[in-house]
Amino acid sequence: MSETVAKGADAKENGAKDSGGKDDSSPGHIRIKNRALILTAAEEVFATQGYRGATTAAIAQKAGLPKANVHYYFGTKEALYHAVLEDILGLWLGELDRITEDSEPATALAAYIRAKVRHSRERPLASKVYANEMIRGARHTRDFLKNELRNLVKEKAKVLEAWAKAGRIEPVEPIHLFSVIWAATQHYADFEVQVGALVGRRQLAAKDYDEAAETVVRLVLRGCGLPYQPGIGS
Amino acid sequence: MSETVAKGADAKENGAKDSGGKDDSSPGHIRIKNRALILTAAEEVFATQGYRGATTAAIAQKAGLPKANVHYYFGTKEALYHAVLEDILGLWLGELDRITEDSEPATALAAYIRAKVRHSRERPLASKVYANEMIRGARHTRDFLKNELRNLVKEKAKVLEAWAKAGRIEPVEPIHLFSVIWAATQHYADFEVQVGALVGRRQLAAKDYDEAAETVVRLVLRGCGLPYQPGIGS
DNA sequence: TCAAAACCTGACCACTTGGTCAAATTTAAT
DNA sequence: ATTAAATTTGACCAAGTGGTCAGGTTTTGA
Repeated sequence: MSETVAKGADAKENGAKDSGGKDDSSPGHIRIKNRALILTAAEEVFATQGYRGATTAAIAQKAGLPKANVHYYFGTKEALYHAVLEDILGLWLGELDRITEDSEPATALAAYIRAKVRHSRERPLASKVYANEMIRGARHTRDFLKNELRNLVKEKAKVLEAWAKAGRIEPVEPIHLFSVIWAATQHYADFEVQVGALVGRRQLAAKDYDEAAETVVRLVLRGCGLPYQPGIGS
Repeated sequence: MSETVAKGADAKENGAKDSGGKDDSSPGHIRIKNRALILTAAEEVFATQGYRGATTAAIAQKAGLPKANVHYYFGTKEALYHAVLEDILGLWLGELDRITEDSEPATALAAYIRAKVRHSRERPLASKVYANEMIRGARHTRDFLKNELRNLVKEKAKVLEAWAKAGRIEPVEPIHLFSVIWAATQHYADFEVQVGALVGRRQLAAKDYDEAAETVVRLVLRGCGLPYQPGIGS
């Protein structure tokens, strides 16, 4: 935000997730590698310690770099947090593509739910950072919620209404349907320890996620007046 | 935990919620009043700032007391956090009483869900503190999860199985059914701002909570193979 | 009335935290 | 080879942070 931030922390974008594999010589490869290292470490520390509990020192240590290096690339802790969130918001919107007017309601909804559960299993830290951000009032995410997310939901609401008008599902309140789906699926990331305690395992097993997905798919399909059969949409 | 904690912070229990109304003269009324003040303030600060982000100074200010006073009554920040959680865990277990073998499945489940939604509306801060605690790994709540909560769920699982055996509902995975119910209902407290952004209101209205409850009740009842009609269990 | 117990609180402290910076080292491009 | 740009990092700092404590005031019970 101020001009004191990161001497050269712009341009070139980072791409973040994949480390490509090849170029260890192209210009900017150091920046890309280190930013990715820091972002990964930051996601974990923010997820498990909360925003305020995450220290730049802890992030630096987890990334295997000196603290000053973290500030070199991201300037402030807040900017780093922002970058982590940015990464996560991308994931958020992706999977909704399956819900289109001409797809089969039951399989589209089931596939979406399964994708969300898989996501909870594979990237629980991302889900936790996001949950934390919401709980604390979405101070860094207001715009995303009011624009991107809201518009996307409005769009998908139209799909649900079209389905309903065509008699392909019973009418449902779209916002609440999505809320329930998100809540239920993300629960298996955010409340992992609670579910773990209930099933009597420290870590959830593949079986648990499968059963979770089945249960959610069943409730949602039936809730929309659709027939449910195990495994649909997988 | 250590012996340095709160010089006289034991005995007499606090009762917390109600301020009775009458006795401004009975012994210990100061302790009761101030502990309640601090607990309320602490719940809000822990909910909105997270554990680490909550400062004893902020809690003291919100309670209208000097910081040293907070330490006088609760010793350490951790002990205070513990006390706040204790208060909240009580709420957690209460409402499940409705689920008994000889109650009517549809109305019992519906009433439970409605109670949870009401709870999300009336005490969102409690829900947020709890969610935060889960996300961060339930370090202060492990025992509760593995004992009280797990046993209660096991008990209620038997009820669901009995219902199923008697043909009163379709068989369901109890842990996942409860997980979905909890996730969906608490979502309206924890992710309040997200739902708010989607419905286009800063604060959720009565209508929103009602629709939310209807939606969840509908999905859950149908998911259990039960007929749903608006307003059931309210 | 009076002493013991409970309560109050400003001042203080050791430690942590995010952030800075200047001096080095490495990389990139000519 | 040379030099400008990018990167690295130990040392440092000001602003908090949780927690303590001594010396006070108020409540309580006999």
